[in-house]
Parts: sequence; structure tokens; C-alpha cells
Amino acid sequence: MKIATWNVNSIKARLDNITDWLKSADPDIACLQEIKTVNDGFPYMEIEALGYNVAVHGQKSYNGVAILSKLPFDEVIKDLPGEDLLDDGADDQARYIEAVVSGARGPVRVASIYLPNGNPVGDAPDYSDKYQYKLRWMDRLRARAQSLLPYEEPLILAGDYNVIPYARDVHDPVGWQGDAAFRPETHAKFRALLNIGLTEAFEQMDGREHQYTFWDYQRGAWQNNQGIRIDHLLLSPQAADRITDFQIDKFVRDGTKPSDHVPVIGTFDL
DNA sequence: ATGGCGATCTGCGATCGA
Repeated sequence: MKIATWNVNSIKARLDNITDWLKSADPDIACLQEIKTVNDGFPYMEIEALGYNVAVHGQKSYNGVAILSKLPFDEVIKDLPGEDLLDDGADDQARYIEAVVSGARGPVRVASIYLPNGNPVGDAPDYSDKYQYKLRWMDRLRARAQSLLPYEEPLILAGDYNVIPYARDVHDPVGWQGDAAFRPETHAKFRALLNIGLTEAFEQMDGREHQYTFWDYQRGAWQNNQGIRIDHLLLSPQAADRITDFQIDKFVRDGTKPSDHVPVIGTFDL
């Protein structure tokens, strides 16, 4: 079972890139982030025509996440518990959607995650509202993951974490050290998430330096390979024990009108 | 030091991303 994550930076602007990639990569499940549309604006017809069921948690202009799956959804859950609930009970930022499908050996749980960027950071010790929101969101994600681990299911938390785990995951560690994606507080929250018992698929399967998943549109970042690795697959033990392959589809960044992120794919014996 | 690129909105430039 191929399970992918990709921050597409608008599903409407990227529809041709996405359908081309789905046809060639042929993932069973694709977690998308930054679809930048309300649910009604999602191109259901074009995606369903490729054989996918679609679960969408959209939002106007910003954010928005989705899960595409060739297997039918047994369950779909939107938003993390914790805060920012509106009157209708929904989060005011659409950044999390989780689904369960039935694999050959039983249930497989997958989440599509768009973790807040958090910049600008502001000044210590209070920091900006945006950075505090990021750190709180990481706490909420950890709490959700911790509540799921007792199910002992294959669990894949896939998404744009806006976290650069290590210095080897960024072209210019010194230049990025104050960034919300690379600060000590961010690293501490990311470690806390891993330390409940999750494995980062890249670290288990690859671990090389400079394997980036994002290159800025500006300053020739792609041409100069000035990237960062911020898109991750975090795995429960039951998923980590079943992963057989891991790849970053870097070639997608060379296409016409590309997203600034590229797809990350794990293959699982599930 | 410096947001230089790209998407969205109902705009006639602003805001946001990372």
C-alpha cells in the first residue's frame, strides 16, 4: 500500500500536476495539504475519475487538507481537539483530517496534517501569537497521537509539519536557526511527539543529508538546491514494522507551474 | 538588511506562505 503526502499549494492551480502525478505514482492513499478551497470548490470529478474516494476538510483561501483513497473510508475525523472551536464545533483553521480504511490485515489509520508555520516568531519569552499557536498545535497533535497508539493499529501521520528535524535537513542551518521551523522550542515539541513512540519514516528508511521536500519559489532556491525537509511520515510501531520503501518525488518540482513542495511516499505491507 | 515568487480574493494591491 503506497501512502503519500504532498503540500500542493492550491488544488485548483495544481490540478494538472496532481492528476499527472496520481496517474504515474499511483498511490493508494494521498494526503494533501494547502488545498486552499472550500469543500464545494474541490475538483471531485477529476479526482474521482482516477478511482479515488475523497475526504475533504476545506477552507476559503488558506489551509485546507484532504485525503484521497482507493479504498473506501470506514471513518473520517476532522480537526484536532483542543481549541479554536467555532460555534459549529469546527476548528477555524482546517489543518487536520484523519481517516480509517480497511487494509488486507485490518484497519489502517491515516492523517493529513498541515502544521502551522509559526513565523514570525517574535521576541522571547512571550513570542508571537503565531508561534505560540504552532507550539500549542504540536501539543494537540501529540495528545491526539497518544490517544490513538493504544489501538495498536498501523497509523501514518502524514503531512507538512513545518519542522526541519536536523541541521542536515536544511541547506543553511545557521541562516535558519531563528526560524519557527528550526528553533529549539520547535525541536523539543517534535521530539516529544516522536518520543511517545512514533518513528519518522525517512530516518528509518533513508537518513541521508540534504534530502529536501521544499524549495522556495524565490531566489533560485530550486536551481541552487537550497531546500528544507519539512514533509514527513510519522509511523506507529505497527506501521514502522510494515514499511518496505520510502521515496521523495523530487522530479515533480521540475514540472510546469509546480508546487513549492514535492510528494513524499511510503510503501507498506498492509 | 532587504520577501525578489506564487496563490487567493473581488483587488485595481493587500495578505499569506516558510
